[in-house]
Amino acid sequence: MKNMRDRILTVATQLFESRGIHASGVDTIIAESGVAKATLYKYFPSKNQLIIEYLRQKSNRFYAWINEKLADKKSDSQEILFALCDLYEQWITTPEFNGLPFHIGSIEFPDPTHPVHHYSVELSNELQHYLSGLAVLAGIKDAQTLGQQLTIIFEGGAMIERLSPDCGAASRAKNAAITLIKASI
Amino acid sequence: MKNMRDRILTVATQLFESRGIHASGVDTIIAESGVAKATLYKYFPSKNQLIIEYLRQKSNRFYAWINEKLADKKSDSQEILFALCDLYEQWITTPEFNGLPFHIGSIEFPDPTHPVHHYSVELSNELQHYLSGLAVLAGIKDAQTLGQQLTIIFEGGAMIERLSPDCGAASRAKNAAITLIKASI
DNA sequence: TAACATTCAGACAGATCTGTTCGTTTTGTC
DNA sequence: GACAAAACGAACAGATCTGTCTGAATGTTA
Repeated sequence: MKNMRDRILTVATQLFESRGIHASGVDTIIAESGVAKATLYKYFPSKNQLIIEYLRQKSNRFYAWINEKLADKKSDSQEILFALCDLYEQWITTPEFNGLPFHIGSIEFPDPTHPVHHYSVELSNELQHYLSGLAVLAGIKDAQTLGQQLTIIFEGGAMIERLSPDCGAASRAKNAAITLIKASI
Repeated sequence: MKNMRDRILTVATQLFESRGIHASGVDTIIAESGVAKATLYKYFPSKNQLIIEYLRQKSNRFYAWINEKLADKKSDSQEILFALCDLYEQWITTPEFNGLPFHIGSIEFPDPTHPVHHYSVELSNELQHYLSGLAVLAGIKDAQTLGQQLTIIFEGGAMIERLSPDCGAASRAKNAAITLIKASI
């Protein structure tokens, strides 16, 4: 069969998010994906690299999805921020949503010098820069502040929506974000 | 020596927060606290119970601290919410702050039926009820909504402040909370 | 069919994990 | 000083962890 790498990464993603990273052993990953251990270590030189690829793929897919959805709104002013809030709510209420991957990475590997932790922090900063960039596009005066505040709300909302699904966190986070955007115009 | 239980719990707390829960083995905990393994298992029948005690103690200390600080403001109206925001900022910028324990518990044990995950969710709900209760005291109309929104901001801010210390998340989270409180009066 | 690369199953190393058990030694109290 | 409770060190069980290696089976291409 082909696409061994993709198959391994897909299975690893499911296991990492349903059982946790430390709790998902390499033996379990190869058993679930029907792949020999040597094959896994051919495509991913270590489990750390596999984890980092998991984080990277999830991040890439998020930005691909949201950039596509926002493509036609790039020129409008504040419109883009309100569209963002709607997309955010969609994103975290999707049944496939299992929390923010870089939250898992940073908490399961708390040592700041660990490559998984380091990359997780990078991804959180990237989200913040992305949101700040949208705030700049929208003509917000203090775009850095609003960008970070949106990050705080989005990450917090994602956390709580995962802890207690369908408790209203997604919609209330969206509304909080809208309130903040309006207040900073 | 005395207070074996406290000593074990203190060491476990430090290890859980600096290395993670799964990465902190029982052998490491007893070695760092200078205690025999049988002694640990006398006071904590399992590692799960030790983890739950860690979560409980951290939570108790937080509410003890914040209730004491808010004691004299319990009768005022919105004043109590603004005082809360200040205390929140203090709490997460303290050098001893290492993220919210129930975030660690819920992410390292993603299975909802696992006792550690279950108790972590309980603690997050407890925070939400506590904040909603303060909103009720402050005479907020939709206190449930504001309570959950403050929870979202506080948890998100705590997460980001831990990921990137001194990046301004604490103060911006506080300001976002203040904006939301004023908007819901 | 011949040649080549890939993947396979499984053993192996060496370390670690939670939890139990067992004599021995320390500690606190009268 | 005697006695009981507590804590000690250390071994043990049985499972799991990451990563390496080997020879056999499979797949692809000419």
